Amino acid sequence: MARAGLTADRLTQAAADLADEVGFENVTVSALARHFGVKDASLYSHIRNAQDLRVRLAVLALAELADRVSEAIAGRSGKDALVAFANAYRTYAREHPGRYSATQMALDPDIAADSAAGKHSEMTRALLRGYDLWEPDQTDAVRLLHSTFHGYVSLERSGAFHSHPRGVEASWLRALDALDSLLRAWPPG
Amino acid sequence: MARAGLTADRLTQAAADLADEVGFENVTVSALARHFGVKDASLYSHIRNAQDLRVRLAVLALAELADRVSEAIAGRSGKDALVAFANAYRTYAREHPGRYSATQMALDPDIAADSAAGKHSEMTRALLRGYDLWEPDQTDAVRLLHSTFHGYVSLERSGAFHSHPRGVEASWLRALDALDSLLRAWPPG
DNA sequence: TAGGCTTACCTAGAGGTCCTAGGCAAATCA
DNA sequence: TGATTTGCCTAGGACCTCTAGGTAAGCCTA
Repeated sequence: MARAGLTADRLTQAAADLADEVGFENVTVSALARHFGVKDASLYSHIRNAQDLRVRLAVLALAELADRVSEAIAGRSGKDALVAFANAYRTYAREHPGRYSATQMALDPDIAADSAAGKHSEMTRALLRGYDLWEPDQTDAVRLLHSTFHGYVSLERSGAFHSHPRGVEASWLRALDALDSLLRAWPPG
Repeated sequence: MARAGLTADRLTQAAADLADEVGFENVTVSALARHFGVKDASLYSHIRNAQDLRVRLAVLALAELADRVSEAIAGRSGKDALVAFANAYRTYAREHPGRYSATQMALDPDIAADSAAGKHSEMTRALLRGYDLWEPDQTDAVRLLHSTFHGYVSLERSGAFHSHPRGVEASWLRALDALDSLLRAWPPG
């Protein structure tokens, strides 16, 4: 019998694609095994368990997202960078709903440290260099921006904005305007 | 054999408590049946299926959260109301993590309309009466506030803020300052 | 190129969750 | 008190997770 040539990385990649197709919560070991035409038990040579698979998926997605954002803000600053960052973030979430869900998993602190999670706040911090903010305001602003981006795409996806006719796209652009003006006039402590 | 006296409402209440204990994703029909000392199959006289149970839980949590917020902002306006709203929201999410997770489910539009989901944006809109905002800025601001609140508690819970020593509480208060000043100086379209 | 070693994938099977069909008995009502 | 409703039951199928132990494919070395 020919071998399927499984590796942890190939499984993680396939799981990511599967997540985007059927939703993160529907990524199962069985479904993944079916995709490769092997038995469920065969996967357990490559991954520890189902949770391990999901964590690998989360780490993959965090790295991909960090790359996208990093590319988007390269060579930009100020509002230009803010908009590029935010759009890259939102676009990734829309194009890869399953992968994006994965990024919201609570990871073990040491796994999170190894992953690209840290790179995200670094990049947000880099973004803020175009504004006149210093610690601890900078950290507060990083948290506020991150929260708003995540909250927006999360609520947009859950349908929370569909109850009102105002276009979600237009609201998003105005939100970015608002954040830009907030960063330029950050209230004194 | 004495009956357990199950009803859809009692099941939903118990499911909500269970969610807060073990996490929303671990609320299963089996676990709920165990809690009442009955067989799994018995629950299907009261709920259609597992998904139906989760939707009921979401509707319950949305209503509870709306009540909390509504009580918090009663008789307040401006920044006072903003802070009360935000703290009620965050406190509910921290005290009832499982219930809060439930509120983030994507609901059918008609179920969402029946539920307290609409009350949330109404309340946010009421909040904004203390500021000088008119349509469509008002809707944009409602979405921004909602996003930020949700994003903040969501990220706080996933541990995304733990990598930095700056206190999460202090950042939160500063975020509210920032939002207040943003609403008072909303950039013109 | 034949032997041995590593390892990819297998079968078998236990335990859990979801859900349906059909049955009995408790509660309620006439 | 007899009839109806309904709450909870048993039985069982489908799917998912994961372990133990086995077979054979592919690689390394002599």
